[in-house]
Amino acid sequence: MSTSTRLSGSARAHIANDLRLVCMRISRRVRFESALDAPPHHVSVLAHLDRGSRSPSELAEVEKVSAPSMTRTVAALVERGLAERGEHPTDKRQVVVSITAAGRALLAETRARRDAWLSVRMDGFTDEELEVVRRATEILERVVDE
Amino acid sequence: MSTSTRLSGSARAHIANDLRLVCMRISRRVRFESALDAPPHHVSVLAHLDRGSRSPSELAEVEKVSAPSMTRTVAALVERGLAERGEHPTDKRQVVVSITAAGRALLAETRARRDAWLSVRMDGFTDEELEVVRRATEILERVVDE
DNA sequence: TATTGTTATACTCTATAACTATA
DNA sequence: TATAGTTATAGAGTATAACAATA
Repeated sequence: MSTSTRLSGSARAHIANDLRLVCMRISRRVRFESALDAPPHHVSVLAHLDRGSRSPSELAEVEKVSAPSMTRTVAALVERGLAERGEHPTDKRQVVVSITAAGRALLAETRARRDAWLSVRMDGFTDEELEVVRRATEILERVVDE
Repeated sequence: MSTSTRLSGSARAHIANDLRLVCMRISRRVRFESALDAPPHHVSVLAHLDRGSRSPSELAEVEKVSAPSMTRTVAALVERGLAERGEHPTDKRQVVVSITAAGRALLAETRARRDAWLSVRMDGFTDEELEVVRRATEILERVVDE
């Protein structure tokens, strides 16, 4: 990687293809191995709420589901005590959804289980391999954050 | 990365966590952005059939769904002309499910769309970034192939 | 009697459309 | 009139249990 010429389009496409496949395979395996009593989309919403309170609309937008679906999901989370609903300070139409301590606990447990599978497999990595993976992760985070 | 001491367990766990998250997010985005008129599990079954004919039981086993669910999925694929049902040569209880030309075409189209999304986003990568991602992909392939 | 596959039934998640309340 | 959220209703996917046909 010391030249200034860019890799060809087909070489880049090939790397993209391999990357996509390996990401999908890892994702599938992780979901498989770590099934908990909370469905995936509940955990996903809790993860968003863990970074700060959100309105149902915002959650629906970021999760790419309809508003009624998010209403249902939020209701289920509140029912289980994993989240709570509050009033918006100025706009009475809006609802502010926040994560509870129980929600954070479930999130931690879920993450621990999901991490377990991958961590065990990454335990044999050398520091160099870990560094490559860490840097790749940073790069890919930029891609999905776009 | 020039010392000989291994990174701490928590540092490794943190990298594993970030990696898992970004893989799941990429996987999700790819599926979302490349949504075709065939649901994900249909495409997945077609991908298996593309490697050879299978019985409904075998498909249910490999897809980790119940037999009735696979009956339904196969029925939908046959209905759309993407797969066809045949007789087993010796065992009349069994059904042999095969992919059709239309099924292969849909599979090719789906794969092309999935690649397209990620390829476009990786188009702005420098060669160095691409190399990091390529090496990380190799490492991760070893992980899922275990 | 065991196995392969289907049908019956119910539950969950999702979406669109219609409705309520606030702005 | 527009926006935030809910409720009503319907569609798709899944599972367990019961059944039919074949081995």
